[in-house]
Amino acid sequence: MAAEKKQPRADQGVYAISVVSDLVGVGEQTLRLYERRGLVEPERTEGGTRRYSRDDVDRLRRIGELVDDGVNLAGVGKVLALEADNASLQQKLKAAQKRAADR
DNA sequence: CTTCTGACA
DNA sequence: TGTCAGGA
Repeated sequence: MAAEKKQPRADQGVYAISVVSDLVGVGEQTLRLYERRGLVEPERTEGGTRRYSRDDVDRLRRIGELVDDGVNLAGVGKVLALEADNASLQQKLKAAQKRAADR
């Protein structure tokens, strides 16, 4: 019959920790450490299983790139914070540009 | 699958 | 410091 999936129900782009570990090529325990460090915040299902969304997986892959570049977890967390702040600034900038263009 | 502790590079 | 490993 159809391939039975893991704990995650029929949702869109939701992966179990084992799948994410294979995707990012890192141990499962490491992914849990990343979450503990605040690098990623996956959702939890009723059973307590981590539900990594596609966005989370993409973020983990980016973390792997930074680590590969020689950035430690502390640095990665800082980069993530900077990127979040940068996104906020870009949003404001876009709104300001649109306002100026409209005027 | 989850969390914890231990050990190694 | 970060990752892997085994046990509960």
